[in-house]
Amino acid sequence: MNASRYSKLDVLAAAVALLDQVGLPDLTMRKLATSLDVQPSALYWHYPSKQALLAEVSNTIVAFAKTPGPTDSWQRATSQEALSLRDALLAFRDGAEVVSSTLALGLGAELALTRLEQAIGIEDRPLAKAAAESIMFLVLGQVWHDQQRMQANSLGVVDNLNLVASDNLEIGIQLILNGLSQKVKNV
Amino acid sequence: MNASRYSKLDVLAAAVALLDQVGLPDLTMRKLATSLDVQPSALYWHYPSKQALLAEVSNTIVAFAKTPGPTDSWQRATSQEALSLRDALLAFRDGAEVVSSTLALGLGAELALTRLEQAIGIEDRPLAKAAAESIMFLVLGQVWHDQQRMQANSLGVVDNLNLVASDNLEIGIQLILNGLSQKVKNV
DNA sequence: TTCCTTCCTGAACACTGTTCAGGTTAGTAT
DNA sequence: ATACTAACCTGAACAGTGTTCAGGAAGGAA
Repeated sequence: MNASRYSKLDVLAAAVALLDQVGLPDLTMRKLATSLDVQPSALYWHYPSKQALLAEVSNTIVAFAKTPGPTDSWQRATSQEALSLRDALLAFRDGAEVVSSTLALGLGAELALTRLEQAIGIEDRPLAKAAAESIMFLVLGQVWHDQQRMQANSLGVVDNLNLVASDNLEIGIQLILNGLSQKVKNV
Repeated sequence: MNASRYSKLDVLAAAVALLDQVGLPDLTMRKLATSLDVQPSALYWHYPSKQALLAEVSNTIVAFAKTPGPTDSWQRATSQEALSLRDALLAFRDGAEVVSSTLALGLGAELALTRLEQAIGIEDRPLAKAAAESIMFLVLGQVWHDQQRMQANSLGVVDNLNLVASDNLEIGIQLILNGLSQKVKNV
């Protein structure tokens, strides 16, 4: 489809596009190469490994989260930050799994953590960090669960009910924020 | 090492043992077959796929969590249930990742969820379910993170500090429980 | 002895990520 | 215009993966 040569960013963009088309399990180096009309080995000039590429895909997804506007309380700010992260994950096929795995490897996605941590306006910073981590895991787990369920449904594996499970995320966030507020008062 | 034939449970036990020796990325059907002195195809008489096998490994891990004794409050009971799940995950190499992936696929590990849900002694059952799910994701995420960091460290990838990050789990659990208690009072 | 269930062999299929020696293209400096 | 150099790619291979399938051997029951 293209006769010119590619840059690192071109490969990244192609990877993101292919992810949306085929999903993470079918995002192979060979298919990515084919989509660029290039030999698989060519990709290894741009990235040292598939994991390194996925780490940048993960960063792309996280960076997609829009920064919320000003709010009247840090609780609302944190909540909106978390929901904005959720929207970013949902905007990409298998987004939660991509970000989860690279976060587990310690390769990226720290942007999301720091944004959550900074939104939490309490003086006990270690506590804020622990809470940010908790919210992060909560969002990732819930969206991962949802996205996997979406794929299972689209493949014909039937799922009778509980379609509104996504509300559970907002409940969980609220619980943590309530717990935080209470802890701050009691000190 | 053995001249006799194997049952489904033998294969499962061998898989759990091999997981502890080599970790999840190196837990291949061929290595598992070799550890039983058997051809890889023999495994497919016992299990239809590797994922089906891993689902039972996941169930084994979750079932390893010891049930806590009686406590004076449902908050303590829930907290101990969560920490007992954490201990079970930590008792197996890559335990959190195994359970996470099979839970995402909806194949198993529901035992852990129901135990958490039942420990939460409030009348609003949907809220209890949402809280149980949140705690589940929290435990899985935190332990996954820890175990990946352990492996990275053992492989020589240096990690300067933050070794006491595991306390963050207990903090997160406390936040959710506090949030729950507060919500129940306000209704 | 016949029969049937249980468990396994051996070989293959269609993939996967990754490496490497060598080639082509483009831009820059002389 | 020529020489050089960096950027980018080819083609082929390596070692490994999950999975399938026709057929064979072991053990108990009729």
